[in-house]
Amino acid sequence: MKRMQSTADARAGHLARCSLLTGLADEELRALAGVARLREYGDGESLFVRGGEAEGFYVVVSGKAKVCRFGTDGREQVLHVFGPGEPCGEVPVFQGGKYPATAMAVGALRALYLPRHGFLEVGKKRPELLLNMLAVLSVRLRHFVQLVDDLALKEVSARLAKHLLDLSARARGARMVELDTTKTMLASRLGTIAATLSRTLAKMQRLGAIRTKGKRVWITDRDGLQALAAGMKLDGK
Amino acid sequence: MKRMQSTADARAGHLARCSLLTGLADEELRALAGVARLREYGDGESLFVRGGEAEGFYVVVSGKAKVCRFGTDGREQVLHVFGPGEPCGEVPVFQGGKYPATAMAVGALRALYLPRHGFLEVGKKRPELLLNMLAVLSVRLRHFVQLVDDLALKEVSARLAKHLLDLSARARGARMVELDTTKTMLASRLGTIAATLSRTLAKMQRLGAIRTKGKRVWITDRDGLQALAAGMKLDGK
DNA sequence: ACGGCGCCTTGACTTAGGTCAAGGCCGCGC
DNA sequence: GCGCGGCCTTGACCTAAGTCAAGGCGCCGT
Repeated sequence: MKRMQSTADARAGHLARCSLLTGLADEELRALAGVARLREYGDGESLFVRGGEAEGFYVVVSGKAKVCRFGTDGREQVLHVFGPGEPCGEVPVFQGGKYPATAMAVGALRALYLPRHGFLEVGKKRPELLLNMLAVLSVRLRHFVQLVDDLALKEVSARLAKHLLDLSARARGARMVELDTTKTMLASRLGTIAATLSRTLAKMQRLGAIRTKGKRVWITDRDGLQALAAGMKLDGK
Repeated sequence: MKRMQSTADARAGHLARCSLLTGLADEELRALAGVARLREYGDGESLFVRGGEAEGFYVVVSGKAKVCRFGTDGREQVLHVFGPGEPCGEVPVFQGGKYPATAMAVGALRALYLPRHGFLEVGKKRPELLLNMLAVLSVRLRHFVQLVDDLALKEVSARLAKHLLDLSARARGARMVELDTTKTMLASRLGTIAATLSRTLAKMQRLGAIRTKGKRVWITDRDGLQALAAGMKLDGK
């Protein structure tokens, strides 16, 4: 990790682009920017590790960060992937204690580090900031409810189908989507491993629901995918 | 569900016992109590259902509430069990929209319903309240990280062992613990089903780690349980 | 005391999905 | 161009855990 030179103005600019901080006056933004620190990470470097003492949280400026846990056998479960503008590692800010999971850079990453104290100071003066943060945590909770639901009650094919539809929706319904990460990592996001993911993609292709070429996936039967996402088995119920 | 007669004073009393609201002045407590409504539920009745529009959240007064999701096949995954003093269903308050899961009474239950608007009013005046809520959500998030970790990376025996140790720890390290729910429900809390839970308990007993009789479990080999919780297999690695 | 109903236990069977290992593909540096 | 390393794919195999179904055990009410 590299501590970067950066002006307070540049930092305030980054913060202004972050939905967490909408509604703040320039003055407060400047105050936060004053205590924030810009940091740079290379691929695979960790921002923080599970169990580490937390004195603040991060806001991604550019690149991507994944947050994950590891099993005793080394298997990995990705909990989140955060992009620019998203905060990360905020849990211990409000509850004290340690980071519950590990965060790592996926490719090159720049992030602002916000010390807890500075944030809470501003928060006490401006409840809007706290409400924004509550909204962020609420989204996070929804996300986890979904994840738990998927892991406990759905099979891999359903999770994958949903993920593909999701990617497509985010690309305004495009018929072709591009996997945004390596397949190995996508697998651990979906709570499985690369081999299984590969087989599932192959089966979907045999079924005629998709066509794949490298990281590209063409959705050839949207309804079929939707049925899979809803729980239909790959061999037709 | 029954709408109960209750005095504002009684409601304020219930609220005062709730850690979410510590640090509030009498005046604000009274304000919240003024808009709160006491409700009663019988076993299995739902406080809210997944997808329902949310206009507020609940605080358990007495009894227990479980929050869960259901798979297409009817299988159930319990996300939380809340007891007296704990808030429940707060996610949509800060982010709008619908309840992400369903909440049901486990046995007889009394709960206070707090309309979102009243809560936010007080929150804007008293940021402490929002900070308390942030702490609550943070605990919730930690809990989910743990749950996801367990479901994705641990086996049933590890989850069960951990749960037993947890019960024991909560009873100040007691050697004998009493399962606080039906085994069927414990199973779905642990992300499995009654049959598997039963078999796993039997195996642990054969191993000599525990002894069971009905809802009671004696921990006869704490280290063994700890090893299981840490990932050791039931047949000794 | 007895019948009935929930819940729990157990057995036999099935299956999703993980493990291991052997290639194949592709991009990159030399 | 060639070789090397990462990733992906595929096959053969194994195992944890779910399904289905048949009792057993308690507990509760009449």
